[in-house]
Amino acid sequence: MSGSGDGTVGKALGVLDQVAGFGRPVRFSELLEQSDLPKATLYRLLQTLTNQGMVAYDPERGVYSPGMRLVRLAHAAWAQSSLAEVARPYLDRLSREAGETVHLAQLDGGHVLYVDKRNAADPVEMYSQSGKVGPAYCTGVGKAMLAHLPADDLTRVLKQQSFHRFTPATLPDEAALRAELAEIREHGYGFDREEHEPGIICVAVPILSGRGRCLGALSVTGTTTRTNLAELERLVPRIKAAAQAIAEEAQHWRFPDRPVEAEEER
Amino acid sequence: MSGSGDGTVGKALGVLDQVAGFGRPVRFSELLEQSDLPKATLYRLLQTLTNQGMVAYDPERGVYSPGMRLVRLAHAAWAQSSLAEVARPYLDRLSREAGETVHLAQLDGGHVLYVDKRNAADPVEMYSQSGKVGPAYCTGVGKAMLAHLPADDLTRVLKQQSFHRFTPATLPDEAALRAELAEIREHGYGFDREEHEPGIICVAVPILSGRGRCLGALSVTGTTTRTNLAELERLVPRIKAAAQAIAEEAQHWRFPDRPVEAEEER
DNA sequence: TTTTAAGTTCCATTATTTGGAACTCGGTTT
DNA sequence: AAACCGAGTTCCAAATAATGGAACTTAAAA
Repeated sequence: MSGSGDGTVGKALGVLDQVAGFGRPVRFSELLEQSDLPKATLYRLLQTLTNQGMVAYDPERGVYSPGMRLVRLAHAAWAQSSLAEVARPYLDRLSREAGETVHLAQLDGGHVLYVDKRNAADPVEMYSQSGKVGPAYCTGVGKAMLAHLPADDLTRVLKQQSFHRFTPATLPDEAALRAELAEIREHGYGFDREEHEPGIICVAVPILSGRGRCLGALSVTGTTTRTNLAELERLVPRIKAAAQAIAEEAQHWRFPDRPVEAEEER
Repeated sequence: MSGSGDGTVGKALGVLDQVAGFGRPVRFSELLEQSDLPKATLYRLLQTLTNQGMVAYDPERGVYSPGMRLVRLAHAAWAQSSLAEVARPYLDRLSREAGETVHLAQLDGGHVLYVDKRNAADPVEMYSQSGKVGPAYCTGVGKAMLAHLPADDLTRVLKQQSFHRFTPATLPDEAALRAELAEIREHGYGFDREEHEPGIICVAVPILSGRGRCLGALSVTGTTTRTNLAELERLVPRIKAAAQAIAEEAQHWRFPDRPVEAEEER
């Protein structure tokens, strides 16, 4: 499990993940039976998290849920650490040009985290759309990012992949994935050939910093009924251009120098 | 400071706040001089947070920023713990009926956290944005929520208010605020009379659970050029109805029973 | 080359976390 | 009524992890 091994803080964050993972308010006892922490320990961790605002406790029902402090913190994360802010105009343009759904993703642990999205039609809801996670080993953006990870990071991350076979096309194991990654590295882009969802294909390009570090990935997604791989491939130069522009700008978007906070408040 | 006193976890989360608070990628030394933690301690906490994905470290520039794991967690928080999911249709309707900006907020620590928002047809630039925090003592939603807090919680929260005077109308101190809160409690709704931003007024209503616990608040906001308090007040019955409906539904929206996770992944 | 600042590691001391067990509190059964 | 039960909460001595002063390593500046 991810959150074990960094002492108390790691354990606490593990509990936080657990609470968030339930997808609904959860009882102490439910957490307890799913956890290997002893009762008292789990209890105290939850107390700490609660009065830190990282989880919310509903005394009327006796249930825990992820706390609002997370939303505040994530706002900061989204606004600055993610590429979202920088990438926004490029996503807009790319989705207009391509007429298809565009994703911006980054790695979070071993998983793909969708940071922003342009739906062909409807507009974005910040925390309902972005913030979602998906598997890395069977999505276009996931593979594009894995392909450009340093060898030792990659090995670590591959350990976390489940290789669940969503579709017949899903890559079945680490060996197959490594082969595909080599190919992606060579071409500078990769496909999702209905590996995650039947009928859904995409082409993805990594966003690489000047020194070759992988910052994220861009993809254009379509359905097999409406398009095909060859057609998506034709978009690669545009996507690459966008990726490079984003990387470039992210590089220069250092320190806006004034800490922004126009308004006093705390 | 908020995050001191819950042992190591509290300290770690304090550091996290600090990193997020900078609003830009930040150097170790910057954090160090602003913190009262010793160098080694701060260093280790950052390491822990980093390999937990709560902060991201950019080795190329040697800076820390809030991590993507927060976005993932916040997604969960927003989707379940907040009232946002339940309230969405009511916000939609309210904003359509009122033709003005509508806010949904909850308390986060001593501050107002804007959880969702509907812009007026003709949006006015203002401070709020979902995910953002604002002061509690001088906003409509803030005061509505404070008014319905248990006495001891209120006392604790009032300690955290800065009473910075944003405008001439800002309530200057705890006494004035307490008086106003009593009034809000009596009427069941309250105003923001340009107390936070000049020209911006609003009427706000608390969202109260069956047992009277305050879950959040709703507000309708306008500008002095376009509307006035009396006109906003006329909306109170509708807002109250929405608030009550939301509270009701939040109550019944227990356990969707199937943990949702349609897709295997972890 | 020397100096200085930033970041990183070490390790004995110290303080915190740990977790088994005992306790409390509603509610249910005998 | 008394006994029982399960969920949640508290206790405290033992075990463990956090602490922080100081020394070390780079990398850049003088």
